[in-house]
Amino acid sequence: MSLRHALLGLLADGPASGYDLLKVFDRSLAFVWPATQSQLYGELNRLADDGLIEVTNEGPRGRKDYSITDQGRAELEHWITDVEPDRIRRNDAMLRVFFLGTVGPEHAKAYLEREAAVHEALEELLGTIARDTDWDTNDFNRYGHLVIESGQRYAHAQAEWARWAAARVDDLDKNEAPAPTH
Amino acid sequence: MSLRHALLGLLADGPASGYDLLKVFDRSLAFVWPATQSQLYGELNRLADDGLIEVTNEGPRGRKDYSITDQGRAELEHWITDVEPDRIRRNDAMLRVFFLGTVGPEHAKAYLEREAAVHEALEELLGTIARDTDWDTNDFNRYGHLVIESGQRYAHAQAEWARWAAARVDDLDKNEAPAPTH
DNA sequence: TGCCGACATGTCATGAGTGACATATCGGAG
DNA sequence: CTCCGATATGTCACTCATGACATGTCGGCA
Repeated sequence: MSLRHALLGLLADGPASGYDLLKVFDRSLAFVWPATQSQLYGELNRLADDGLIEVTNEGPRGRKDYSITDQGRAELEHWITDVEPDRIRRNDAMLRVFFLGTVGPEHAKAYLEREAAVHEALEELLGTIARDTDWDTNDFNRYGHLVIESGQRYAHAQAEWARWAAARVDDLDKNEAPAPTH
Repeated sequence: MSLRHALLGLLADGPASGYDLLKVFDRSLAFVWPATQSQLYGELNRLADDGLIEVTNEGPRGRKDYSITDQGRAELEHWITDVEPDRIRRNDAMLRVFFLGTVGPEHAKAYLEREAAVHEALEELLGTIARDTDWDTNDFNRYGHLVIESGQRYAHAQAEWARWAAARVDDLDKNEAPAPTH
């Protein structure tokens, strides 16, 4: 049910159409909660049916501007303060790490070094975004800046871990077949 | 399609029944790729239909021991080395951060401090697991140890970030209504 | 004035994930 | 010998997510 609240959160800043929301979404929330266009439009209709948002203006090309209702604002605040966040973190890349023993130490090292590179690139990308954006325009941006900072720290930690883990593979390998020294 | 490969990965270590796999799953892979019992049993049947695993023994209570086939092993290795991992990270807790402006600085700080506490507890839990487990029994455990280490670093980084972010809320608040000094 | 890119909303089929429910048997403690 | 907890597998209804496809309009530039 998070997409629902993501849309409420965006509309809390002011009225917008599905098309507007989709664009904002892809540049911000999609990093932590991706959604497709079809999902977004469907959810907007459901939110309107439930009275959490309403159409306050209609423009050309069937454009509908949605505004959050009092009920919607109440639901948003309830969700933020009272609902315990879902802690589930699916991580396709980390799942593979469990099975690196099946592909041999060379492939294992290569895999981990690639992970390091990917996260170093991500850290860099987020750093660029952090520098090139004016964050002090509204609350959404001010708090969005905190999210970007979290992403940078995450990327940095993952990259460091992957470098460390790649180095550990050699140790694991040696212990498996103990050195004949002595 | 990751559950599929998660099961292949577990079976690469040796034959097991769905029931066995479910228990191992909940204590290890579920941290990065949760799955329900119904999903797991369904996927095992599909894997057998596709020839990636096969029933090699039947025991009491309808127990079926599955073994990975050569085809299954090939598919597992292909997935690890050739398939680019999905980088999608849904994060319910971080999504809320974008909208903390709507609940006011007091609630925002409380939210971030709670996040810090949750991640400190997680770091501690993972530390306990790391210490109390004998990791050097097989490849699955040896690499699983690396995953745990990653989790600890993640939890630590998140906790530090949340403490820092909670402190930043005061700054955001002050900038919004600039101090009347001078 | 004719065309094209951006605007704008929607449907549909498919698959993945969730949680409750159904069902049956084995083995050991009392 | 009886009961119960653990073993063991499965179905079902429902929701969420994905990606492709469908459809139409507005506005400005050439």
